[in-house]
Amino acid sequence: MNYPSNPNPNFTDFDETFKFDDYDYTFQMIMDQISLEDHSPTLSWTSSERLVAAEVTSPLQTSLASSPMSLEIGDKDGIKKRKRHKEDPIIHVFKTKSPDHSLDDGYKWRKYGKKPIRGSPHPRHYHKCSSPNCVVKKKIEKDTNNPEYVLTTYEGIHNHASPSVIYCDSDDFDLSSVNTWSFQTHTYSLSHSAP
DNA sequence: CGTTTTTGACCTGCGC
DNA sequence: GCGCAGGTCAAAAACG
Repeated sequence: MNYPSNPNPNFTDFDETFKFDDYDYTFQMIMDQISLEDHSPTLSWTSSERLVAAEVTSPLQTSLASSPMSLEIGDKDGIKKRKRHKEDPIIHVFKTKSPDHSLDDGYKWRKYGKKPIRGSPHPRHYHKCSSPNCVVKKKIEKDTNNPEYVLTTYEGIHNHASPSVIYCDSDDFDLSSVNTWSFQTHTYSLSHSAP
């Protein structure tokens, strides 16, 4: 997989499929969706789940993320689309090349479990946000196809600011408005491909 | 000594 | 109903 060295990479840099949680993530498909539909970053994949696409850059060579505006349900030939429901968990996936195998996201996490995953030599680690009344969870596991990379799955939205956030250009994660946010030494950016 | 991690047990959903 | 896999709980241990 070729990761963009450009500090503000574009989706066009991706043409890659990888497997995670039994879902195929196809970045070329993201491209298709974005160019065909009013710039809203949507991602479809080959199972009855949903996810989104966005992108991340950081000094740690973080290179991928996701976040939903609308959902693609079903297989490639029978895709149904619906708006994201309020109660749907928001899921972000980051693929990170990091020396300590964790994505430093500025939040404080408490580990609550570890499980071996079928078909993967690497266990999955479960974490909850340490902030009181915040129910955000994250899962961390190594990419089976590329063990030097780590896949971090976030579920939910924090009900509080990151202890380390120093800048964010919007209060929510509406991808039509959020483009970058920063904390500590990291800058994260979501980029949309041009129509 | 308070907080976090570890780890086996338990729970739940799904396919057969 | 049963077994499996993934997710969570919670007591004990480790850590700072």
